[in-house]
Amino acid sequence: MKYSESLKKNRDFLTVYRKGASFANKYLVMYVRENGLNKNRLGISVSKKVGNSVVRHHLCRLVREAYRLQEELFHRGVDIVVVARVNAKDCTYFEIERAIYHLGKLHHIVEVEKKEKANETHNDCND
RNA sequence: CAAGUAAGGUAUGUGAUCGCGGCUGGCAGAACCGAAAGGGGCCAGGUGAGGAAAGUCCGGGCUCCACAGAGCAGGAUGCCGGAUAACGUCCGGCGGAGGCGACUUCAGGGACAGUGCAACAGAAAUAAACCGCCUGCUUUUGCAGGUAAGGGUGGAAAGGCAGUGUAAGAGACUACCGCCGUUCUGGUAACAGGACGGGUCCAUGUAAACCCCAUCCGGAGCAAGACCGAAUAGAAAACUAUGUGGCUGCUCGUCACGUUUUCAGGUGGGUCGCUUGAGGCUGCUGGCAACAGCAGUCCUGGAUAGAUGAUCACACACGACAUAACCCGGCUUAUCGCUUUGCUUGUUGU
RNA sequence: GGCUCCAUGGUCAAGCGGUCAAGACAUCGCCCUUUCACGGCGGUAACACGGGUUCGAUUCCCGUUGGAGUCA
Repeated sequence: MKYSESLKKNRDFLTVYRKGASFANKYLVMYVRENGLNKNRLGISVSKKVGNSVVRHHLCRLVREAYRLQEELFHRGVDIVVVARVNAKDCTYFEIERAIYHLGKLHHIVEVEKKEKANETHNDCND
């Protein structure tokens, strides 16, 4: 990932939980806090209640992949923590991707025009 | 062909694009982060989870601590022989139980070394006479004695069954079976078979109750441990301003604060431990087998918030259970299916 | 990743292998009260699951499942 690295320390997670803003939908919860750096830091948390190691690891990968492919759309300089909820354990990649985009829109950290433009260019790329 | 039984094998595949962790080679040896150690760039190649990686139930390697030797305590194991680094594992036997059979299954030492427990029911539970049967006395009926064949209770009531015998009975006596002892034969042994003797003589079960006997076990665990080392607590030495603050309003005095170096210490962090090993595969030899020996050949994850994913296409059986965290040998548990071989029983055909 | 421990009504909990598994709070009915509360009487309700040892298991043994604690 070009503009991002992962959030590692428990202290950082706690800071984001305590001082950041949160939005949630059916599958995910997203905490966001500005970090003052020139890059984003992404933390993913999946509770043991969601499933066994295979399920949890798979969800973690789906979230990371969804973020990676939409990385260009996000604003720089925020800490993001994504928490997976129990409902998310049977999700496909596209459901996760849509959920992340939706939450990013709620936080106003996603460039909406760019996304639509990207879709248009994707449609027009045959030219 | 059907039903069964035992032992194994395998664990979606192929292609394209994007992405991740090690490794090797090449190019840079710059920028950047960091006090340092160290990390870090680009390109190419190759590589990257399981049969249970799980549970952590056993055993071992490895590391540190302790240790003259021995014992106690505590724990584990428990038919016999073998395998193994070791084991509670495995293999082959023996005995009991189950199955027509192939085969399965068993914590399978000791109950006269001692102690404990055995509710309820039952006359009686480790100790014997309630009913019954028989004899005598009395003869309304009960009393005294004999008796464990029958009744009922219970998980368990003086070995079973048949006969002799008797007042009624009783291993009191006899045959067969069981049990105990001695002995012979076979077997390394558990044990099996036979012969002779004991009438079974103080009673049952429980040792996954305490216990006895035999064998084994020092403790902790890679967050072990080793090294490098900001910070911060500390020790010593040197230096400087004669500075700041307190005693005190001023002077003197005195106390605290400063900088550098060295030492000690070892936190955040980093490096090692870390993967070539009781290793896999093939063949030969020994062994019924577990396994062992020899020869050839192969190198196959090493992360540190933690790498195998996503999308598209095709195929079919439509994909279960499940993700290494120091490493091995087992056990247990979860699991969609597919498949191989041996054997048993039944039916049909030749 | 290693180690240690626990599981009994809705909740908190006692329980030598043996008769109907104590209690307390909760709630269901009745009584008391003008009514509510307090109080009194009675009821419902449980041994996490699967095997084994034993005549008999909540208890003993083994294995699962779930839940805690601890080591940086």
